[in-house]
Amino acid sequence: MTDTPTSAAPTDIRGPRLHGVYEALRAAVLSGEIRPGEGISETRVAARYGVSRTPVREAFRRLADEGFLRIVPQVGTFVAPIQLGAVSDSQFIRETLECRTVRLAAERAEAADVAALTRLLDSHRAVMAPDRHAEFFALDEATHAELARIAGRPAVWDLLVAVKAQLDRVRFLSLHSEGWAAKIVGEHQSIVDRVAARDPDGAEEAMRAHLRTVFAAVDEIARTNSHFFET
Amino acid sequence: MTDTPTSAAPTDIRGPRLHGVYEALRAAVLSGEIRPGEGISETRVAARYGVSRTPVREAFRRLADEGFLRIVPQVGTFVAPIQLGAVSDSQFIRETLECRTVRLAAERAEAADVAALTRLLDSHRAVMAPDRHAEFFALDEATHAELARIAGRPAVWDLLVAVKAQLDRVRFLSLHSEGWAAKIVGEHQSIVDRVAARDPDGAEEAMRAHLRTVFAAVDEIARTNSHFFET
DNA sequence: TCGCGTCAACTTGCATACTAGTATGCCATC
DNA sequence: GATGGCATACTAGTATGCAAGTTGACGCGA
Repeated sequence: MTDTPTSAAPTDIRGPRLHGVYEALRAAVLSGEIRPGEGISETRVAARYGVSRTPVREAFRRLADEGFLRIVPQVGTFVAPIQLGAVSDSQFIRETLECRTVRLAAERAEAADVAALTRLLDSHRAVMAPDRHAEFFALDEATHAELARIAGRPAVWDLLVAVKAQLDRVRFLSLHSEGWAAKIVGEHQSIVDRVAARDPDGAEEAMRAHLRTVFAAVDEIARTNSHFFET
Repeated sequence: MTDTPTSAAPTDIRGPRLHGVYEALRAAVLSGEIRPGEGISETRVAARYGVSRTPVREAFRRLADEGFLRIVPQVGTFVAPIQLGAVSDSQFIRETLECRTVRLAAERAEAADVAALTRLLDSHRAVMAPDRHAEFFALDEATHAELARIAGRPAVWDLLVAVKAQLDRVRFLSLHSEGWAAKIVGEHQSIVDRVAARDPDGAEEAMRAHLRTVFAAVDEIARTNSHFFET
């Protein structure tokens, strides 16, 4: 009680109830199952998941901090509208940080790192079918995470995961067209090629082009779903 | 912008009990009043502030999410050690984002913006006395926030406020030497000069030099207080 | 003296009861 | 019929009691 907290236990091994409710709600908001503006209530959610209000409250608070919910005291809790300003800021922050980390990755990559990236690309190509969308998404993320790891800055990707949240809400509004997967994988290939060639300038440029592709898609989806948004 | 220099939470108009406990604990941890490794308990804190465990719990959870506390179920809650890795990552993220925003600021600054920066510098010079440390600190933050605003990316500073948290804990471990304030203001002056001259390259270089000064001080404090840290 | 088992005193996680404030719909009144 | 006021049914904020788990000290036995 008085001295060091024994060991470096991860911060987040709380009870399974809280975790379950949090994950379920986060997925529901992210996937659009619960739509922006819709009201939810601690009592109803607690009843639905068969738990008490306490873990639900903590999940609500956390989701509110992440920008997914908006808690209005004595009134209710609502799914936050997607804020276009936040989307733009997310894009700016992501581009700034990932262009820098991919430069570092290109400078520091060793043979094993390039091999790992190549493996990820192969796996990515294997799940390009439309019915494996979730796997494709996960491998997309994994590739970016691996680049951050190679750069020696894995925490940067951890931060980006949080920052990207509003971006991902937009993504889920619409699945992408037929050639989308191939385009993404092709751009990833370009990035990996430049990293493998120890070419920081080229790697940064490839990353920037890749992100601009992603951002353009986000903007297009935003335009066609403006009712979910808030300036 | 006249709001508290900390806490970038968007919509957070919760009850005063939670807010009060949260602010008090955050200040206590940041200032080192409660030291890393020290154990606190919901019950004791609740009794001390005359509230029930519920608002204390929520404050604890929030502080744990920010990296200030470490909650170990069924064991206790402890002030998290300052993680050197997190400090390094904070520095990397801060340098990357602020160098980019200051470039933008230099490209976009108008006369009124330069005037605002100059006013901040004047105020800053007025509080260089050692007994006005808190005001000096606040104006330091305000200057960086203003640069982000001029760049059109105020949200970037909001993010940095959260990211910087671990850095600020280090800062509070030790007040700085006599010439410190003058050095900081001088470096701010250089940045503002380059922004006023619409010189993005010069502004970025001045910002980089400034941050390196700050980071070197952090590293030095870290070395002389290693018992509070964790690799 | 050292080792081990037991237990008491703590901790947080969860459930539930109560408080206070707000939105809403019904009803009486004009 | 339109309108204003009030009762009611919600909401989140808070307090508190109970459960499950860990820690560490104490005492017993070898």
